Amino acid sequence: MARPTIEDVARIAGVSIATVSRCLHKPDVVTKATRDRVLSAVRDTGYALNTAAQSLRIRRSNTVLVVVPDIGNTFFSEILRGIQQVASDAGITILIADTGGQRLREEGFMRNLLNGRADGALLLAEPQVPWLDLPVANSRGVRPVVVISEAMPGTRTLSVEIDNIGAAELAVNHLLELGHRSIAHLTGPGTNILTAMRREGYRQALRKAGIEPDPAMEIGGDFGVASGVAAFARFRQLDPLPTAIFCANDESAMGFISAANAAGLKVPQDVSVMGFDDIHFAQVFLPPLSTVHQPRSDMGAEAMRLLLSVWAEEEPQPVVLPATVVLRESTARAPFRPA
Amino acid sequence: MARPTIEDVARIAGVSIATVSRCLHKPDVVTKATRDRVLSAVRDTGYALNTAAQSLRIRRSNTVLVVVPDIGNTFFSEILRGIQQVASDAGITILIADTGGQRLREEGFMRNLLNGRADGALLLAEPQVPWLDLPVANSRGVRPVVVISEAMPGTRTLSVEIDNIGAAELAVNHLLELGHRSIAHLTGPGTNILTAMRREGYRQALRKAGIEPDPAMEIGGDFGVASGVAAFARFRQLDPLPTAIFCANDESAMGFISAANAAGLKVPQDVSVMGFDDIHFAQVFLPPLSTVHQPRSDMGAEAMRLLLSVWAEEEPQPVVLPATVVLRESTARAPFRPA
DNA sequence: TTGTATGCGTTATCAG
DNA sequence: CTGATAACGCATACAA
Repeated sequence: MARPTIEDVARIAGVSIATVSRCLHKPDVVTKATRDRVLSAVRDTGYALNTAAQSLRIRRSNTVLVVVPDIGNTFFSEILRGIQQVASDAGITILIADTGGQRLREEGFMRNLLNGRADGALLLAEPQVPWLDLPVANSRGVRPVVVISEAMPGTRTLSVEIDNIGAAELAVNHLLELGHRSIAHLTGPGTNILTAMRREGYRQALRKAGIEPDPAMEIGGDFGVASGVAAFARFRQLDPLPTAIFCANDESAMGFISAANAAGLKVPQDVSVMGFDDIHFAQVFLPPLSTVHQPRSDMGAEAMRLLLSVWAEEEPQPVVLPATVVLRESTARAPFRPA
Repeated sequence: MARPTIEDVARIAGVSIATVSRCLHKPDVVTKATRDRVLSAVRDTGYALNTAAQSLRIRRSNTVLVVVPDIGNTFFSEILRGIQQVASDAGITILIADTGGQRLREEGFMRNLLNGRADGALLLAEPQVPWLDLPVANSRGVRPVVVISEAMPGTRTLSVEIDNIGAAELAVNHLLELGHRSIAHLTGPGTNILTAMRREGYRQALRKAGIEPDPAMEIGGDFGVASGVAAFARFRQLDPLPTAIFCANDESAMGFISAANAAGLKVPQDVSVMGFDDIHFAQVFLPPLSTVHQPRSDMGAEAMRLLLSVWAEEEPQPVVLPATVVLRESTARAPFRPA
C-alpha cells in the first residue's frame, strides 16, 4: 500500500484536505474538536507530509546547501555542528555536499540552488566557481550564499570569518614573547586567501618586533600533513636553524613535528611549533599543540543565522569573530644561543 | 524574474513542453533538429529542472539519506567518500544527517524517508530507533536501509561490515607474536555491538594462545580520547603491569598513549599499544599507531551499491569486507620480564 | 470555522 | 516524431 496522503487523512477525519493542511500549519485557526480528530487520523495513518509536493507548492525547500571541500577534514565538522544546531532549530534541513576540492563537483552542486533543492548555500571554502554571480543580494526570491572562513576581501559576499591577519600576529607574538627571534613560517597552498593573510600576519608581527621578514624562512606548504613532513626537510637546511616555526594550520604542524621527531629534533626543546585552527586532535597530539583557536561552531551558527536573516528579508552584514591563542606544550622559551 | 520553467523553454524553442521533457530524458526519441533547438533554448534560459516537481511526479527523490552519529569523527568521513563516489556516478544526491548520537535526532531524520525526501538510507551506526520496522525488504516502492559497520547480528538487515571478531583476533595475535603474554584490552562503550565483538576477538585470541582472559584486564572505555586517558589510570594499577594493550579504537588508543607519556611510560618500549580503525591521524601520531585497517571507502561504496541494487529490484546480500593489521611503531617486542 | 477549487512544474499516456 | 492533457500532493485565495 502506498504512502498515505493528505487526502487519506481528510477522509478518515471526515474533513476537507484544506482543514488537514491548516491543522498542520496553523493549528490555532481550527476548532479544537476537529483538530483532535485530524491529528488522531494523522497518527492512525502514519501520515507524513510529502516534501516534494510542499516544495513545489510553496516554492521553497527549507533546505540549505552546505558545500565542504573535504568532509574528512576535521576542521570542517565542528562548523557543521554549529550550522546543524541553528538550522534544525529553525526547521531547516541541511544538504551537505563534499567537493573533494574539485571544481567540477562544486559546479555540479551549485545546481542544487538552481533546481530548487536548496534555498541558499553555505560555502566552507573559497569558491572555485562563480557562485557569486548568482544574485547574492537579498532581493525577494533570491538564493543567498554565505562564505565561511575564506571570503575574498573586496567582494560584497556575505561572510563569516575570523581576523586571520590579527590571529596570525597573535600567534607569532606568543613566539616572540618566548624569546624567539628566528621564526620560520610554514605557509598554506599558494593560491589560498588564508595563506596570504596568515603570512601577512606573520610578517607584520615580525616587523613590529623590529625583525625584517626573510623570504627564506617562509616554507611553502599546502595545509596537508605530508607538506608538514616535507617542510621539515627544508627547515633543517636553514642556517642558522630557526628556534621556532609558525605553521599555517594544525595538520601541517603535526606533520612537521612528526618529521622533526623522526630526525631527533625535540619539540619544544629544540624547536617551538605553533599551529593554527585548534582542531580536535591538537590537544591529544604529542606534544599537545599550541595553536590558534577558531570558534568553529560559532562560525557555523553565525553563518546559518545570516542565511535565515536574509530569508527574512533583513539585510545582515558580514561578521568577524574573535580568535584566541591557546598555549599548550609545543612551544617553549627559546634556548639560549650565542648570537 | 522568476526561474525559467520547462514552459519557458518550450515557448522559446517553439515546441511543446512534452518535447522539452523528452529532449532531456530520452534525447534519442526526438529529431536532431528539434533537439538542438530545445537544448539551445535550455542554455539561453539557463533552465534547471525543478526537482520538487520532478520528485512529486515520478515519486522518487533520487536521494539517499546518510545518517552519521558524529560527522566530526574522522572515522566516518572516509566512508562518506566511498558513498559519495558511487552515488554521484549514479546521479544520486546525498543527504547527510548528523545525529550527534541523540535518539531524538535520529528519529527526526527517519522522517526523511517517510516524507519522500530520500529513497533509502545508509546508517553509519547501530540504529537507535526502529528503522528496521520499516519495510526493509525489496518489495517495490519500499525505502531500503543499509547498515554500515554496526549491523546487529541476527537481524535480517542489509549491511556492510568487516569481521570484527576476526580482525580483533588478528590484532591480538600480532601482540602475541611479539612475545606479549600479559595483554590488556580497552573496550568500547558497553552497549555497542562493536565493543562486544572486538572483546570477543580479544578473548578468543588469548584462549587460542593458551591464556585465560582475565576480566580485570578489560578496561571499560567509550571510543573517546578522554576514555583512553582515563583508562590509563586504571591500567597502571594493574599488577603486574601488562606489557601491551589492545584498544577497541584508535582515538581511545591515542588518549591512552598520551596519558602514558605524561606519566613517563614510553610507548612502545614500556608498553605496546594497538588501535583499531586506522583513522587518518593514526599515521601522524607519535608514535605512529599500529592498528587494524578498515577499508572504509570500500565499505561506503559497497553499501551504496547495495542500495542501488535494491532499487533495481535485485536481491543483494549483506557483505563482509576484509580488514588488515597495519604495523607501525606503537608496538614492539615484549620486554623481558622475569616470570 | 470550514470547504471548494486552482495551480505549483514535471512526466507519462494517448492521440495525432 | 510531436502535442494536448491528466495526474502527482499540497497550500491558499476565496466562498460559504
